Amino acid sequence: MAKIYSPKHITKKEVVIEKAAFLFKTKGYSAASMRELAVTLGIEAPSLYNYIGSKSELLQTICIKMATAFTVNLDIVENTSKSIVEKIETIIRFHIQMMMNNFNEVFVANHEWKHLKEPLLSNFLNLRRNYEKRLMILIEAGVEKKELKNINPYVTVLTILSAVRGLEFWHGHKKNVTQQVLENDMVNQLLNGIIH
Amino acid sequence: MAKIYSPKHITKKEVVIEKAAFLFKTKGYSAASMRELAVTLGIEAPSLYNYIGSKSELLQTICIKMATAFTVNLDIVENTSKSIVEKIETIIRFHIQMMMNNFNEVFVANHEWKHLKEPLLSNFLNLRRNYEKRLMILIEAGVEKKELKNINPYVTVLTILSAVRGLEFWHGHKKNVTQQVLENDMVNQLLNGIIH
DNA sequence: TACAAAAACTGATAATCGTTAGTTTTGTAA
DNA sequence: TTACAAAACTAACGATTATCAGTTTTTGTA
Repeated sequence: MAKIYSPKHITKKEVVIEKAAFLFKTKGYSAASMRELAVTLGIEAPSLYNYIGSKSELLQTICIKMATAFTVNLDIVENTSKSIVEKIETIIRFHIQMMMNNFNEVFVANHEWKHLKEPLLSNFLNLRRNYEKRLMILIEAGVEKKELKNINPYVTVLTILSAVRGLEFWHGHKKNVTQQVLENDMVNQLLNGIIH
Repeated sequence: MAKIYSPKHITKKEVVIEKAAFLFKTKGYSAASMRELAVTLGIEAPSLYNYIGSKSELLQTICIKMATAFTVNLDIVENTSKSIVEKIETIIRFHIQMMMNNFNEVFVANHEWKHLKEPLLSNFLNLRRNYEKRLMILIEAGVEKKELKNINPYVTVLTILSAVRGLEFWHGHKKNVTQQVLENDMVNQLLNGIIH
């Protein structure tokens, strides 16, 4: 009879979620079994249900948590008095840091959201769509203020988000480049291409 | 008792693979069932095994086919007398076109390869690693010939591949931009950032 | 028209899955 | 020490899965 190890300031439920994020990332949501998750926690599968409601609840928690984190950050950035370019830089850096510090959960939200059940699936997709739309509005404002070249907002947002998401691959090759170098290089490359 | 519809010049096995690629893309490999695949073909699940060996064989076929396609293209491009920049442009355009014309299979190879079984998993990952390495060598040659800025080959390859992969998202938003515009914009943005 | 091969079927099996129910153990506070 | 709640356990259920074995139907050709 093992017991879940948990630092004092972290709920045991949060420990379960963290381990679940790692497992979902590694094997994919569908291929990850509750029995396997239990093993990583040193308990039996049914014991999990002392902490959580269901497997799909785990996925929901992870996806909504990540979507909310990005949205909240955007709320904050929008309400600062920075220039458009500075705002975009801040957002890009936030994405990169989330990718570094919450890799498993970001990965799961990016790849496994399709296994969400309604109505949470629609909920999640709405959050994403709104987020992208607000980024596009930001780009458009930058173009109007002549801070940015006359670029297509949609393609620009697509490129930025794709490039940042590409850091997934970097995660396995940390040897080649340091995090700081990569972060600065990427910010520069993405911004220099669009600044007026 | 339905029968699989198949144009004359296409093997029925190929029809099965195409439908499987769509299903694997839509639901993910693990969540996609052979019974569901059979339904899209209008037959019963066990009848599938008249054409294929196993579910995992389907995934193997798709992944190796895509990896081979990209490798073969690189073989050809490397043996032309084009400039480095032209070679890179050709490769980028090939990626974009594959993304457009073989979306389901490219998507599956990009997202579901982790469900490959050994030794095919190692096989596939080796193909990918070698491909990326050869791209990096191309970039390095471009830097040496002063065709390209003094850029980090690893970061550059990462950015290019990530940006192209981002076309996944575009697939759902075709209305906003035409394919030609997107292809040209993306090629320009990716190349202008690195050309000397 | 007869026959062989191709392609479908029905039925079944063993494995695995998420989850429930009920029970026992552990930890804590009085 | 006692009592209660939290947290673990065992056993099992119903559903689903990939796939096999054996049979029937369809198809193409001689």
